[in-house]
Amino acid sequence: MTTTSPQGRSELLRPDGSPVRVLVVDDELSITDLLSMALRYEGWRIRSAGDGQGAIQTAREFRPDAVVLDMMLPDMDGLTVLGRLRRELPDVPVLFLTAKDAVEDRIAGLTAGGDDYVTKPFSLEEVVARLRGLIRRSGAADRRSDSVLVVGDLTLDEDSHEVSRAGQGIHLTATEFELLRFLMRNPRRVLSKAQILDRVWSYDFGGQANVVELYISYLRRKIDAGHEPMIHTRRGAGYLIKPAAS
Amino acid sequence: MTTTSPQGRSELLRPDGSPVRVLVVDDELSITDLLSMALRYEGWRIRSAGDGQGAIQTAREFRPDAVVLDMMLPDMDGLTVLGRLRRELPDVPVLFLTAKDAVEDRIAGLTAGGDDYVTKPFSLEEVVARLRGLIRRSGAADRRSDSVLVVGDLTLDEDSHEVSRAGQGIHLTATEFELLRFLMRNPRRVLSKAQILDRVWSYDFGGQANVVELYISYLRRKIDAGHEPMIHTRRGAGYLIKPAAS
DNA sequence: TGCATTTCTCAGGGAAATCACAGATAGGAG
DNA sequence: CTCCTATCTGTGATTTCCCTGAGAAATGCA
Repeated sequence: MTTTSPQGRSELLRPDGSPVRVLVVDDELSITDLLSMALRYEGWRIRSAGDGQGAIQTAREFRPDAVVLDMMLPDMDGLTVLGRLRRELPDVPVLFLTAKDAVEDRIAGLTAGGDDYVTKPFSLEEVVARLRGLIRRSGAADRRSDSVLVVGDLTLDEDSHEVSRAGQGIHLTATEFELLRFLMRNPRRVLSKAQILDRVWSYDFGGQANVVELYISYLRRKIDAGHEPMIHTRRGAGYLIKPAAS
Repeated sequence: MTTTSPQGRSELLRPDGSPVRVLVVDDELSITDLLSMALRYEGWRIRSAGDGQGAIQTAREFRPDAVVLDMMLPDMDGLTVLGRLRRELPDVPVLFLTAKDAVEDRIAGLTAGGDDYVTKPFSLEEVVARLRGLIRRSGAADRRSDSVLVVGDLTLDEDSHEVSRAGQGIHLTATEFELLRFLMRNPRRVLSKAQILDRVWSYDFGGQANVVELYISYLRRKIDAGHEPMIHTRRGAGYLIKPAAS
């Protein structure tokens, strides 16, 4: 089920109304911390584990609705962990974390059962979006929840990656798409450049902070051109998106 | 009965609305795991067994609507298992898994009764498609569910393997056909190259990921040539198919 | 066996996306 | 009004991703 909180954020809930539970497994503490924080912010209940052994144990008693699993663990192979997890929780969807250069290697079969993966270094938006997709499709959350974000006459479909304003289709690049998704998931809320950088760009991004300005500029050309602007600058604070009407 | 979920995936259900039940029998754990995962994603209820003995027992109490049966089991011959299965469940359709070099005659005789087979290594699309066909024809699912996929003016018949666009017949090779089927079973949804590789190519495929690009290229020549394109690239995300109109 | 078809690898070319840099522009304080 | 600073955006370098031709290898079929 999808509810809308007073702040306008929509939360994914389980059919009985309780929060979604997610288990995060990674041996790097900085990663589990980063992910736990971001996923808690989504309103989800989070547990984390640093190795395969702990993952199995925690899964057994925590019974998560989804698992984020690093394929590179100190004590056992990712596939072994996966196998044991499946024995405990046959239907739980798994989001794999994998090194970029390992993709060719043995991702084979990983996405076959409806699972998914992201490569390190990832952006938090990407992880959150894919987790939401997995949970939605697994049926742990209400299936009727859909994948379309709407703000005013602007719509963004997370499945088809289609964006349109006033019925007019708009082509966005991957980064533009993620930025707009982040804005639209937080309508009427000012997002600082630092927040945007942290969510939309990879955690190891080392570039100039003004990429955010640049991409806001790109978005405006595509979204706001010829319309009442929806993307607004709050000088010294950040950016926000809101319906043109108000 | 065939229902269409909000995401556009169609599910095969039994006449009373309950999910279809499938029993998977194979002694290799990696195979039962892979199949269980993929078939659960189809919305079916899955049980698995690792030998003939377990297969019979599970069949007795699970009463599946279809069985996936490896012909090479540790404890007894495939034909023996089949015989005992038939005693328990006279009408259940069986999908045989067999090594490529297995005696064709023997299998040919078996499939005369409406059963079917695939050779190892198989692709998941193939297994799913054949199972759907068996279940549909057995009457466990509503018979009115048909086997023709339609997206815009493009049609694909899963039974006859005929494909046509705007009434014009198109010849596709086996791989092209499976790729197009996978796309058409997920219209308007972006499918990553990894997903495509995992579903359409055999589970032991160890080659370059750019076969997907290559086959997309082949498909475009045959499907989109001289028409408004239906196959679209989402750079950095994957591919999707949708009606030309929108 | 020999031919035709299909599948796949490899590599070059090209287009698109990302980003740094820097000059232009606009908001706001005084 | 002027200056300072934050923000915007044009240009182009670099990288990444995708497409496709050519041919090798595998497969199927007569």
